[in-house]
Amino acid sequence: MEADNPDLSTAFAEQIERHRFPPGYRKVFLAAIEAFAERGFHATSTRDIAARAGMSPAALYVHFQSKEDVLYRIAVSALELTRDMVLATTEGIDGPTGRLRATVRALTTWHAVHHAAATVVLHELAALTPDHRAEVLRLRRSVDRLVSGPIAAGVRAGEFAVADVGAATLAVLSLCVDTARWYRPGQRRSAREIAESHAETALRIVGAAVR
Amino acid sequence: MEADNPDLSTAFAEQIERHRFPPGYRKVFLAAIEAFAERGFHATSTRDIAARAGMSPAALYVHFQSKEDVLYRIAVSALELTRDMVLATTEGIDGPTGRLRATVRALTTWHAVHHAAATVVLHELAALTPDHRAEVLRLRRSVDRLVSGPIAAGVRAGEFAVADVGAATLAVLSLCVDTARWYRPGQRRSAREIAESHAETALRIVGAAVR
DNA sequence: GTCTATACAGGGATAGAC
DNA sequence: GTCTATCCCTGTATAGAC
Repeated sequence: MEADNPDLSTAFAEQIERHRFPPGYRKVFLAAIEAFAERGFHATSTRDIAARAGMSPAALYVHFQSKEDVLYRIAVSALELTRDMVLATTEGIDGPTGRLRATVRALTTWHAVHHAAATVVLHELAALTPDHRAEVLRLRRSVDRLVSGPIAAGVRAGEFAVADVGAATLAVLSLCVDTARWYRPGQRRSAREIAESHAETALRIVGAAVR
Repeated sequence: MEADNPDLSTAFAEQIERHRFPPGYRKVFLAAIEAFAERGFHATSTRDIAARAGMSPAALYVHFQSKEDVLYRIAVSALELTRDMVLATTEGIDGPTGRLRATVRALTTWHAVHHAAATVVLHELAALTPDHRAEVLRLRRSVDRLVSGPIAAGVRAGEFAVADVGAATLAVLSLCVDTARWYRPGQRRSAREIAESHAETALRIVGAAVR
């Protein structure tokens, strides 16, 4: 979870602290995120998670009901943090152009820095129980609305030239979330540079008048 | 694998026929793609694949060395078909704008119609042996070049306004491939409509002068 | 070339001591 | 609350008949 943006790279850990997880809990969380992202939920054994967290397999079951429960709690925490982080970052910014730019910047940075957690949220949810999956997908839609909101506002204000708000939202979201698929630390561009580039690209996608 | 574009929906099956796979082979292929995409490689058992293909688990091993071999051959076939399909579709089209439009249209349609196969190629490659993975990633880069080529040509010709060709390529590719994550048949827009929309969005991303 | 039956390994979850 | 030991199921792959 190391990264080139200290503020965001530590945010997930802070969120975990804030929820006052018991000792030993946090390292299980981080170990499982790494393992699920690298190898997938089903390829990851409870022994893998326990070993990475420096404990015995049985100790996991003191804090978690099952392996699925680990995935579920990771997904909920990650999405709640994503939502809260975007809300905090865009607070006080007026105007659709500024809000969209800030939102895309924040979402892209998050998906780069926390690409492991993002991969889990984007591609490992099939392993959840139906109830848990429905809840997590509701959370994911609340993140989607953070993008569709500014786009719709920009269309209403005449700042954006968009024929289909839903289509534009999906396009901008694809840009942000696919970052988690290809970004790795140490590549040509830093997470910050990519976020800046994505923000300008998003404004092109929505046909922003003012640049 | 049913879809709203008959030409592309049957293309993968035709490719398989063209390679003259033995009888029984093709249905294993299609069964495994569905299962890997729905549940992931590791969550899919050889019993699952065999059942979906209407045969015994042991019969799989007549045609495939291992479960990893099934994944490997699926990935190679799918990527070769993607590449050949784009090349065939854009053949004879002159000018970067027209070529990029046709390429994005073809790639988007493919990732919508064959979203199961695309998901496997995009997110299940970690289960491959290192040699197989390297070979498949080479194939994937050859598909990437089908996008970067027209963008670079458009910049040289003065048709596109792009500061960083690599960044623009990644953005356009994100648009195309992420379709496989969210598109499902029967949604509001057809694969054809999404492809058309993505083609125009791609031209916005590269700042195409002529529209 | 397909079947049934099975060898063998690995993993989820629990028991019970400390 | 953590450990070691273990139950028991599932899954890959193979053996051998037809």
